[in-house]
Amino acid sequence: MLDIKYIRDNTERVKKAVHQKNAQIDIDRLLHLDSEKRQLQYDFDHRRAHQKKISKEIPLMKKSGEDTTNVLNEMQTLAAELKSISNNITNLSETIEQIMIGIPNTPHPSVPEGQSEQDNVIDKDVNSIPEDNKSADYRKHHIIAEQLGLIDLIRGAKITGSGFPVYKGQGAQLERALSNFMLDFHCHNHNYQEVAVPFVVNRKAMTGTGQLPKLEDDMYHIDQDDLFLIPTGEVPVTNIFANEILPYSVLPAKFVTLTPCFRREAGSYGKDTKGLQRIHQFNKVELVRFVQPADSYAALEEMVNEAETILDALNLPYRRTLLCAGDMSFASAKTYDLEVWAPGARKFLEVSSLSNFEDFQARRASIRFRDDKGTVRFLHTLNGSGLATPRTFIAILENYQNPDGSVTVPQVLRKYMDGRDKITGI
RNA sequence: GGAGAGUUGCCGGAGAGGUUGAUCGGGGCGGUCUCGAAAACCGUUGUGGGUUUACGCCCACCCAGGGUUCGAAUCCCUGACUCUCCGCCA
Repeated sequence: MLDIKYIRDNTERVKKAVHQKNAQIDIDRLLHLDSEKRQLQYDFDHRRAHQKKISKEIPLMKKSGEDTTNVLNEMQTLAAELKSISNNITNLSETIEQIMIGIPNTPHPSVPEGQSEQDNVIDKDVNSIPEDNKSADYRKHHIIAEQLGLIDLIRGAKITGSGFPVYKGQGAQLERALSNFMLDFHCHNHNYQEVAVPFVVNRKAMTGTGQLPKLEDDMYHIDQDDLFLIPTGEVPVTNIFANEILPYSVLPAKFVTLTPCFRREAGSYGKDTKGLQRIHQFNKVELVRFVQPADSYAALEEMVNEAETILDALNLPYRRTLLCAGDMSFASAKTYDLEVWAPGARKFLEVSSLSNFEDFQARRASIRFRDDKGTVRFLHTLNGSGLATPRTFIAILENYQNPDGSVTVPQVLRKYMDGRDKITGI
């Protein structure tokens, strides 16, 4: 959510941002409703002040034996008027609120302009793809996984539907090793506190982080309770502090969590359907930070590095892109993506997306803090994957595959796999 | 699932229709005292909106949303959450 005052004072900039993020919002109408509401509020406040004053005099009048019939009649009228005004205000507020929660965040000035993925800027190439890695001999992950019996897509589909994989044996072990490795890594090396959170959240939480109202169709919904399966750990973790004013001393707060993520992927049927590339349920380690406004951009760079060190530790080739305005999520002010190289698929796969939301989520979820002067302010929130497991899993299978059909286990994962150095199947 | 109790400011806890934004205690902050500290004493201590150059003034908020009333933290209805007991399941 943006500050309505900010919208009043920076109307053109907001309109531009709305346009950049491909949203359809009538800002002029919003401003009109807002001024209408303030006028009504002003009117209400004055009449209400009068009502309170007289109401206090009434008992005194009664005590001194005065006739209060006329006053009471007048007050009755006034009460009715107040009620009507306040109803109008409530209606207007609801309309305004509805428009407000549909306005996307404004991109940071350092974010490149652009409409889509094509306009993202590649700003770092790491472990650039080795020549031999480009060879056509590399097999795709689902071939490897099938041969070694690591995943079972058919049976997953039988249980639930397509896009719900079953991991088996050493595959399940590798998946769990990855999760545990990443979780431990961020806790030990980057000072995050691990949290385990609900995987089902309410509408309020979803709105707080900005998934709602825009992405309702992309989420699994439990009608009976009006609850949603989380599409990312960001939602429950960011909402941990909803409606709170945090003391200065708790910032920066840094949390890491491992959660499953549920995504309907509406509208992307037929895209990346082979294997684990695009699935409806997957595990992801998520980093979340709550920081003072002045620190948020430094924090974003730090988090990107933290996510990168996972890829470095796994010794996988990857690149970093800076998303253009049009490709960023609704709530983000600036986003970096990390993409790992998959030599079998012969393309880069997104394994992490790291964003600074500035005070956009904090406003929606009302997360504030007391600054060093004691003033209550909205804080800044950030989050990023560190990392999503399926595509990391893919990258490991494809990059670490051996001619004999086995897959070497990356050094750092071995202690999580009973010391095993090779995946050889059942 | 059944029965009951509760939700007030940073915390504890009053308050039961009329200057109550809220008694009191604790904590925090500032001060007096002290070489310093403790104790004691004095003062202060919410959030949001509107208005003002400013001091200030006005409005809203006592879990949330409705209702009754000239007037509600206080009465009524609905919902959420917490706790206790019973049942059921892990």
